[in-house]
Amino acid sequence: MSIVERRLREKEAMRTNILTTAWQIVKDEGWQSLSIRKIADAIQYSVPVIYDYFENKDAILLEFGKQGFEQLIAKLAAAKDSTPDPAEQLKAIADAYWIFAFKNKEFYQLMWGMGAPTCEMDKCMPERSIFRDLVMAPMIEVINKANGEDAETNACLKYHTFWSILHGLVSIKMVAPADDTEQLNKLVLDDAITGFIKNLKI
Amino acid sequence: MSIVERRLREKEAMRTNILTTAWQIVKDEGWQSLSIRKIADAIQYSVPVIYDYFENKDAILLEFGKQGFEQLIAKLAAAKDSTPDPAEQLKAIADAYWIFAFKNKEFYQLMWGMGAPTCEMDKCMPERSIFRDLVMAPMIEVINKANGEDAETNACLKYHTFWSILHGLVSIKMVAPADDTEQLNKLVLDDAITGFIKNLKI
DNA sequence: TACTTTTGCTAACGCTGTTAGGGAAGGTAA
DNA sequence: TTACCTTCCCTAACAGCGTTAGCAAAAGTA
Repeated sequence: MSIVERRLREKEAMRTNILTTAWQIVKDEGWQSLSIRKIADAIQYSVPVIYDYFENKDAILLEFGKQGFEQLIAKLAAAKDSTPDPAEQLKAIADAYWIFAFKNKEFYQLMWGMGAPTCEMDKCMPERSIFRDLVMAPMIEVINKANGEDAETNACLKYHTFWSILHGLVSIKMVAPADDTEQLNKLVLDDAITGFIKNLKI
Repeated sequence: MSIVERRLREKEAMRTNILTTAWQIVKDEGWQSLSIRKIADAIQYSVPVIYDYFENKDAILLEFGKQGFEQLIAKLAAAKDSTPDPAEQLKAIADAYWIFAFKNKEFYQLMWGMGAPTCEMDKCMPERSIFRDLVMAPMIEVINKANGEDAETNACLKYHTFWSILHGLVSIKMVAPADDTEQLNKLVLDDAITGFIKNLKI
């Protein structure tokens, strides 16, 4: 049955060909100008061929979204594992998030609906609990170390604040990037997060 | 010359007719499905007529953007004026921002590029200094009251944090609205902002 | 009444996502 | 080798989008 194997291999190759070609277009020209026809043109096939491998354009975007979330979560998890101290873990996660966002602008914009593409990213978002587990545990620990009581309710509030500081800072820098130096922006993140962590301990 | 007056009046009437019709479409179906043809259809004129009143579709979006920013700034300024205490001013501004965002989802999404529309909102954003002045002054006061020194550099950092908390919380709730009650979300904002203000005073 | 401006239309161009239908090629069985 | 069937991949179209050229009718002016 080596002939069906070859076929499967070719199908898989075409799929990744479509994806890498699409990715190249996005990196060169942005999400806005990614079109089925452009992909077809670049891979030197006619348009309907794309639809043999993806149900529609959204399916392609969702595929990228999935990849983006996977990579982000991997980075965050690695950052968390880089230190045993819970406060340092939170700082490390924040830094990793920041770095990911600007090293992978295209991913970030797609994942949070900031670029052009109109597509319900919910469909490729990982379980909310994954993000929760990453941040919630060290946060509870920090709070508990400070006042020795059960801190879950408080941590639930702080959890949202943590992500909003991160996402908010990134968003603002992405929308209006020009006015400050790279240096200053990193300072803002550091200040905000260390301020946040300090506040947890009170 | 009452005849040219009537003409000016009619031109103005048509312009607002286009805008209110477009706004209705947006409220009913979202930014995604606002199209020149749909507007033309609704006002019962042919498509090119729209272009006698607006240079292109972006010009219509920019008009809405301008309106949105004006309304937002008015709300924030009113909130600031509602109390003389600088710490309370910050809290009031944050609350007003929050309320505006969810009472005017369409505006907010357009202004910060969260909906579909692809259009450079920079072109209708007010001077950055307007936002700065609203928040920076009370912030410096709060910091100064606490430690009596010059606080401008510090306030510059905190300024970004303030907006990122706000924008971040709003964004996250808009992307993933369903999982918590209205009540809890307001709690998160309160906690984050009071935590932030408390941190200023240290 | 004759001329000019304004108004608003039809029809098109080039782009988008998506799909129907057919021809050619590849693989299978007699 | 011939007959058949599946798979592949194309052309051509549909319906929608923003935008514009060009023309006919209406409105205003002399």
